[in-house]
Amino acid sequence: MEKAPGKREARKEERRLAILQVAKRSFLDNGYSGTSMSAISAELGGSKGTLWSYFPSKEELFAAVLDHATTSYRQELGDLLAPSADLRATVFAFARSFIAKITSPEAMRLHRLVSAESGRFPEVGEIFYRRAPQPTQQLLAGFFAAQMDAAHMRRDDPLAAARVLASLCMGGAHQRLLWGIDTSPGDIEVEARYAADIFARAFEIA
Amino acid sequence: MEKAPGKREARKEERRLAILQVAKRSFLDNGYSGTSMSAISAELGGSKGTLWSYFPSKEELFAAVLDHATTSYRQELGDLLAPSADLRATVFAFARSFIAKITSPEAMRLHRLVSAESGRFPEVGEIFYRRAPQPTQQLLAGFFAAQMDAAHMRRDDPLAAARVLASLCMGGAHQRLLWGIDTSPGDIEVEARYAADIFARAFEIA
DNA sequence: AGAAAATCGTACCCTATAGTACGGTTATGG
DNA sequence: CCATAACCGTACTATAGGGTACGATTTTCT
Repeated sequence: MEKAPGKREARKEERRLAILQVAKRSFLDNGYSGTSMSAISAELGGSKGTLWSYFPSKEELFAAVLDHATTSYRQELGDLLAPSADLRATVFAFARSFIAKITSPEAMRLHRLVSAESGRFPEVGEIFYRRAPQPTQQLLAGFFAAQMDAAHMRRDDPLAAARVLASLCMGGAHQRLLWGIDTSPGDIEVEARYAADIFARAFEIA
Repeated sequence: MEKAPGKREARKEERRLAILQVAKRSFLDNGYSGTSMSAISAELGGSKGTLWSYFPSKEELFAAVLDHATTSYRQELGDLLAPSADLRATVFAFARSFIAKITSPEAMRLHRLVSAESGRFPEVGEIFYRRAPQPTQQLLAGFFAAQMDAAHMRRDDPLAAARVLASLCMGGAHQRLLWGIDTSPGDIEVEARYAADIFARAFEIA
C-alpha cells in the first residue's frame, strides 16, 4: 500500500514540509494575526497560487502547522523518564531533562502561541494538550503508581503526584522566561535539584 | 497642588478611562495584532482624530492599557494573605484565594496577552512581572521568613518556598484553563487543599 | 460674550492583506 | 514523446489597517 515514492509525490511532500517550516517560524514569531500568507509566500519564493494550492486558507495552514509542531514535540518526549539507581535520582534526572525541554526557545514560543490562540481557537489548546502535557502526565503517573506499589513512595493519587512534579518544574525558569526575565542555563540544574527535593519530601521518598 | 478638578480635566480623564476600557477589552480578546485602532474608535463613537489625540499610536495605547490593567490587578492582591489560626489554615486560605484570582476570566485573558506579547515587546513581560508575580512572591516570602524564625516550618530559602507554593497553585486549574480545558469551580477548593497539603509536607508544617 | 480647547465628521493617503485568475513554463510519468 | 500535473509570474479584486488633514461644532474657562 505504502509503496511507490514517485518523484511527484516526493517533491510534493518536500514542498509541503518546506511550507510548514516557514509558516511555523512565522506563526511562532508573530502569532496568528501577525502572520501573513503573502509574507510566507514571499519568503518561500514562487507563486502565491502554489501556496494556496497546498493550504486553501490561513486557518488550515495554521492547523497543519500546529499539528506538525506538536507531533514533533511529542516524539522527543518518550525518553525523559529513564529509570536509574534510586527513585530520587530518577526524579531528578526527569526534572532536569523536562525543564531543559520546556525552556528551550522553540518550546517557549510554542507555549506562547498555544496559550495565546487557544482563547480564540478552542481546538488549538486541545490539540496541544492531548499531545504534550497529557501524555507526559500519564507517563509519570504510571511510573509513580508502580513506585507506590513497591512502597518506594507514599501512596497517593499517582496522577496528582505527576501534576505536582510537573508544576514544580514549570514554576521556575519556565515561568520567568514567559515574562521575558532571562535566566542562566545553570539555573536548570539548580531548579531541577530543588524540585526533586521538594517532591521527595512531599512524597516521603527514602 | 492637586486641586481644581475642572470640568475640562474631569471629562478628559473620564474619556481617557473610557478609551482604556474599550481598548483593554479588545486587546484582551484579540491580542495586539488582532486589535485595530479603527475598531476601537468605532466602538467608542466619535472621531478617529480624538482617539489619536489621546494616544498618538497603537503602541502607546497598548502600553497604557497594560499599565492600567496590571495596576488594578495588583491592587486586589494585598489581602490574599490573611493570618489565621494556624499555619496550615493560612496557607490553605491563601491558596484558595490565589487560585480563584488567577483563574478568573479576566486574569486568564491578561495572562494570555502578556505571555503572547512579551516575546515581541520585552517590556510587556517586565511591567507585568514587577506588578503581579513579584510582589506576591515577596509577600509570601516575608511571611514564610517569619514563620521559619518562629520554627513553625522548616528553615529554607523563603523566596524558594514562596515559589513552590505559587507553582503548586498554578499547576492545576490555571494551567488547564490555559489550554482551554474547562474546569468546575469546585476544583478550586480541592486543588487548594491539595496544594496546601503538599506544601505542608514539604516544609514540615506541624 | 468671546477666546481657547476639545470634539466631530469625513474624506483622504498609503500600505498590507487574504484570496483569485490566468496564461506561460517546467518536470514527471507512461 | 507527449499528455498532464505541478509551478511560476504577475496582475488583479476588495477590504482593512494605521495614521493624517481640516473645516465645522460644541464645551469650557475667564
